Amino acid sequence: MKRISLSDIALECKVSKTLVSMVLNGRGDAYGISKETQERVYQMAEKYNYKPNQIARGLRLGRSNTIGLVVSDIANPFYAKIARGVEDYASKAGYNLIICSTDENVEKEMALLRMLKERQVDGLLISTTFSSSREILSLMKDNVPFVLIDRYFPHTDTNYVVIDNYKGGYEATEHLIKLGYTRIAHMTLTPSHITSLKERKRGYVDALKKYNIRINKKFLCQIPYGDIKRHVYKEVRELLSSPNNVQAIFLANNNITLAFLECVSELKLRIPHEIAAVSFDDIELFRVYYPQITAVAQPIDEICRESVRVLLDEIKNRENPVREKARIKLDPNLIVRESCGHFYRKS
Amino acid sequence: MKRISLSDIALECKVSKTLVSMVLNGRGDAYGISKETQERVYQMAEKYNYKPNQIARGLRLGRSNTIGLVVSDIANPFYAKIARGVEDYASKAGYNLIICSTDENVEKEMALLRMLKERQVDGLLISTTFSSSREILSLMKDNVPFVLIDRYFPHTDTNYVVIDNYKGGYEATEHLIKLGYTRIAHMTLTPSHITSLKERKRGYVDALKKYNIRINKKFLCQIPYGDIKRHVYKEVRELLSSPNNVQAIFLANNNITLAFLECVSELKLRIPHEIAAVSFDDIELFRVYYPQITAVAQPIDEICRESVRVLLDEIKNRENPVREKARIKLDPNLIVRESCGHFYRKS
DNA sequence: AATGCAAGCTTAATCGATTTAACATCATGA
DNA sequence: TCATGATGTTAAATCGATTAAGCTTGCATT
Repeated sequence: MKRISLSDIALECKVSKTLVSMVLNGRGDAYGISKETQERVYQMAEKYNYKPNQIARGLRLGRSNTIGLVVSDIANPFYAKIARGVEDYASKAGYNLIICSTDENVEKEMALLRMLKERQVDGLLISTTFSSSREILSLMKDNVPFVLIDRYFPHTDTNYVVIDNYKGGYEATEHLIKLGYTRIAHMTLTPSHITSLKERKRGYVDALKKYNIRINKKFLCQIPYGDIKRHVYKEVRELLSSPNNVQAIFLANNNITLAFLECVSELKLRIPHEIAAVSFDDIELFRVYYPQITAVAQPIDEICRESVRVLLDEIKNRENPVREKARIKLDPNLIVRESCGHFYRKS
Repeated sequence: MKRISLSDIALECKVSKTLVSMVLNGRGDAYGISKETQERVYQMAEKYNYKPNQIARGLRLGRSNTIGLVVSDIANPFYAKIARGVEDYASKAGYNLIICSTDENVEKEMALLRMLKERQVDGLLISTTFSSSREILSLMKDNVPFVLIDRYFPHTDTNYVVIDNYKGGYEATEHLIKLGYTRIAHMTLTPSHITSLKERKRGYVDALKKYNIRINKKFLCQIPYGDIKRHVYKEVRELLSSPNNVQAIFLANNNITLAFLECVSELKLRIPHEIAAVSFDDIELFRVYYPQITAVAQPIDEICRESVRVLLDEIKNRENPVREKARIKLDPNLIVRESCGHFYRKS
C-alpha cells in the first residue's frame, strides 16, 4: 500500500539511491553506470511501478513545474478558453496549471497570490483586478516571474500580453457610425478601473469624437459586476425610452452581452431593427444566435501562446533580472455579422 | 532576493527552527512558549515577510493540499462551471485545483493521471473517458482517493457523483412525445462508450418503446468528437430530407446542440415549426436564444458540492479503506421553454 | 613496485518544513 | 536534601529526491 520511493528501489537492487536517481533520470550512461546495473534498476522500477515524488524533487530543485493562472472567473467562457490554451502550451513544456478565480475581488486576489507563492509556483499568468500596480510590484520584490494578461498597467515595467482594447472599442463604434447610427450607447462594467474595459470605453468615446458625435452621458452605462442582469434590464429600458431613443449599443464584454440578449429576448426587441449591437469578445453563442452578433474577437490562441512563451522565458532567465520586459499588444478582430444591420435615417 | 525560510527566522530570533515552526502554526501556547518569544517570532516573520514553503511542508506531511480535476475539455461551458464550483468548495477546505483536459483521449488521460499521482495530489475528481473500469481500478491499487463525476461504471465499486442520465433522456423524449411528436431523432457523440451519453440514449429508446413508437435506426445519429460541426450538418440535412422527415430531435449535450443551432441558423430552419429540439445540459445560450431552448439541466452546484465533500471525506479516512463507497445519483431537471412548441398533426 | 587513471559506485549534504524525544532550569513539597 | 514537576527550549530524524565529492577496484604504465 505504501508508495514506492527511490530508496526502496535502491534497497531492492542493492545499490545506492544516487545510482537509481542517475539511471532513472536517463543519465546512467553519462555517469558511467554499467549496462547490467541500469537494466536491473529499470526492471525494478517497472516491477514496483515506481513513480518519482515530484514534491520531493521540486523541493530539492527549487521548482514546482507549476504555474498559476489567476482570472476573475474560470466559468466565463473567455477565461475558460484562455485556461484551455494555456493548459495546452504549458503542458507541452512540462508545466501544470493551478487555476484561481478572483471574482473581481482585490482581497481575494491578494490571498490567492500569496497562496500561489507559498505553493512555490514557478510563474504566474495574471488577469489582475487590481486598480494600481502597487500590489503587482510586490510580486517583483518576491522575484516571482509573472506575465499580465488581458489587463495591464501601461506605465509599469512588467511583462504583459494584452490586446489593443482601445482599437477594438474604436473599431466597434466606428462600425456602427459608418452604418449610419448616431445615437450609440456603451454598456460596461464597474469596477471601472479594469484597464481593458477602460480602454474599450476610451475607444468608444474617441470614435464618437472623431465623427463629431456629441457624447451623451446618459448613453454610458456602468453595470456593477455581481448584479449584471438586473442592471442591464434597467439600463436597456431607459436607453430605449423616448427622450433617449438609442439606436445602437456597444457592449463591453460577453457577460454584459449575455445579459443584454436575455433582456432583448424578454422585451421582444428586434435586433438590429429596434437596437443594433456590437459586442466585445466572440463566443460561440454569437455565431449561433439569430441574428448573428457582430463582435470584436480576441486572438485567444495567440494570447495563450505568447503569454506562456514569455513566462517560460522569464522563468528560464530568472537569474538575470535586468532584461527587457516583453510588452506584447495583439490586434483584436472585428467580425461583422448581422446584428448591426444598416440604419435608415427616419426622414 | 533569496526567499526567507524558517531557519532564517530562527537564526534572526536566536531560537530553534522547532520553536518558530510551533509558534507560526499557532501552537505556541499549546507548547508553552513564552508570550515574549512568540511575539518576537511573529514580529520577525512579519518583518521579513516570511511565507512557509508549502512544498517542503507537503513533503514532510505527506500531502499536497491539491486535488486534480480531470475532464474532457475545460473550455466546454459545462466543465468550466464544474471547475468553478469545485474550485470554490475545495478552496474553502484549503485545497487547490490542478485542472487537466483529456480531449476524450484515453492515452492522454492515462498520462495525466500518472502525472497527477507523481505530483502527489491528495485526491482526484475524474470525468473519465475510459471505456472500462480497468484503468480506474489501477488508481485504487495506488491508493489515491478519487471520485468519478459525470461518468461512472455502475458495476464497479468506486465513489461517484453523477446524475440520472437515463431519467434525463427519458424525460426529454417523453416531453416531445407528449407534445404530439412521433418522428423523433437523437443525436449523440462517439466514442459511444461514454456512460452518460449511453444512458441518455437508453432513456430515449425506452421512452419511445413505452409509447409504442417504432425505433428508426436512421433517427439515431452518432457524431464523432473532434469533427462535430461538419457531421451535424450532414445528419440534419438527411434527417429533414423527404423519406425521413424528422419532426423533433433530442440532442445529447451542449456541444452537439451548439453545432445544431449553428446549422439551423445557416439553413434558416425555424424552431420548433420545422424541427423541435430538446437539449441535454443547460447553458446560458439556451435562455438567450430565440426561441429559448428547452433543456435538461444538471444540478451543477450540487454535483460540485457533493463530489468535493465525498472526496475530502475519502482523503480524511484514507487509512480506513474498507468503507462503503459513496454512490450518489442526482436528478436532472427538465426546463421547459419554447423550442418544442406543440406538434399539430398534418391532417 | 609504485603511480596514474578510468570505470563503477557510494557517502553525505541539501532543499525547508514538522515532530519526537530530550534537555536544562527553577520552584515545590516531602 | 533530594525527588518531582512544570516551564521553556532544542537536537536530530524525517519526508524523497538530487548532486558534489570521494572511494574502491583493477589495469596499464613507468
